[in-house]
Amino acid sequence: MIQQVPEKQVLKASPGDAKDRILLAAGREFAEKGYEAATVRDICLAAGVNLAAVNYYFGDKKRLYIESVKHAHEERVRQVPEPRWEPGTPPARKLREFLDNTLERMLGLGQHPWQVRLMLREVLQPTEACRELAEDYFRPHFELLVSILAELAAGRLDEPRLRRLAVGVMGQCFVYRAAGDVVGMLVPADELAALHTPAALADHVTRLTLAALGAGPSLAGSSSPASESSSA
Amino acid sequence: MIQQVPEKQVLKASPGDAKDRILLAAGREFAEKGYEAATVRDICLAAGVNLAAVNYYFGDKKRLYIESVKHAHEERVRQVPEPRWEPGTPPARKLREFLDNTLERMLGLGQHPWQVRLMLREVLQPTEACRELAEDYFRPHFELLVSILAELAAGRLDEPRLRRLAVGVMGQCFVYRAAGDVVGMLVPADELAALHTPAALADHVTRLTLAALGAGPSLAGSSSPASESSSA
DNA sequence: AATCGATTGAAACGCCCGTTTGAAACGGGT
DNA sequence: ACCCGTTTCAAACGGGCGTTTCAATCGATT
Repeated sequence: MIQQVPEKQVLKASPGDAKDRILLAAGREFAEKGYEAATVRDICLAAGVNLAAVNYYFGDKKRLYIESVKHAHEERVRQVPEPRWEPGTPPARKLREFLDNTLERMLGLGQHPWQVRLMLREVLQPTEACRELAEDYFRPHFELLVSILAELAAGRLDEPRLRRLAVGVMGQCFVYRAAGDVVGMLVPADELAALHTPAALADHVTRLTLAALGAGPSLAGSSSPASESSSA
Repeated sequence: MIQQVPEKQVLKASPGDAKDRILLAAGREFAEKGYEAATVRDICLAAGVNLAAVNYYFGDKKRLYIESVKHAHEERVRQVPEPRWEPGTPPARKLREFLDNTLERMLGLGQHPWQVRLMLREVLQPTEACRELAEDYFRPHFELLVSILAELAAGRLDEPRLRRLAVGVMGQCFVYRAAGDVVGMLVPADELAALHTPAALADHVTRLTLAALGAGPSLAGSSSPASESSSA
């Protein structure tokens, strides 16, 4: 019953065949409608395969869901790799580029939005084995942010407080992905387009964080800056 | 078929009767499992009423869902009223108390957590008429925060930038409610209990915001404070 | 051409869902 | 005692779901 892969026949099928088409269609359906509301029939219809194919390749709906989440995650990592810096890069610049990268992942328009939406569902209520996956995905990203903040704080903040700060920084990005619809109701449309783009937000959160750490000028810049000295 | 309420019989039933028990049970089930996964049968079982009662009182499942969301919203407003201040209260104190109030609403343990979870589902993907409800609920809260920040910025930040700052502040609170499970994986348990409580978070976000606006000392406090003066 | 495993296809099986039904039980008004 | 609108009840209906079945088809190997 379960698919067995003899070594000889690997090169038979073209790369984008049935199994991949199912994973793609399933990711879209699950992301859009959620696990319960998405139906195996619709997925197979969208993938152009027979109804029995999902059972043949994945066993059942639950395993298809898990595989589609993993698939989306892997694709996204490949699309937007984590930034790397050579030693000696100023931490303020690292922070800026980290936030650019993060917000581009979360809000980037050029990419498939359903992948992020699918992962968002897992963040909101983790399910089973996807829990470990979500951790493998977010943990390195989070630790990287903590290390950047540690550089900026230069020993004046302990690890627990650095982590709390990091959660807040991620929260300021996360809210646009998770509660974007509500934000769109509270903020005029023209403001959204001008000040709440990935690039503008990365700049804003960077300056806010630097200011809060005493490593940059105050946000309220024009008339009365609180500190003239900059430690960066 | 639809229930008609003759004026004479209002005082017949005790206040916590069938209809209210259904709303309570439905709120819990919908919050926990989501609209699709929750079943009318389970709701009626939990409410201790017959299966047909939900059709009798609400018509169908969808209308029951909408009513239960409204019910949860109204209860929550009654439980945690918005803070009021007399004229002349320092804005820094207003911000602190606003965040205390907000975080208590979102994370407060003494209260029914399922109500917030139910509203969270609406924030993540608004449905139908509940959209207007979510707006009526969040808009005043958000505008209040903006006005406090405007006081703190003292004219040095324009309205669009104040709104962007306000979204970030709400995001720092929101992330704990929406992605609490993931935060719990990234932060050690003892730290969570010590530094990520509603009170500790309100203090942290307040100081961060004041520091970013140049209206308070830097977060990295001990060795080299960026500014000694405090405007509060 | 025959064979055999891998894959696809159409149809059906149970199951549980939301909803409906029609009668029974209740309870005050006359 | 009777009536009548309101509420409860057990039982069932139709439908869509995930899943299974088994025969048909394909393609490489012998």
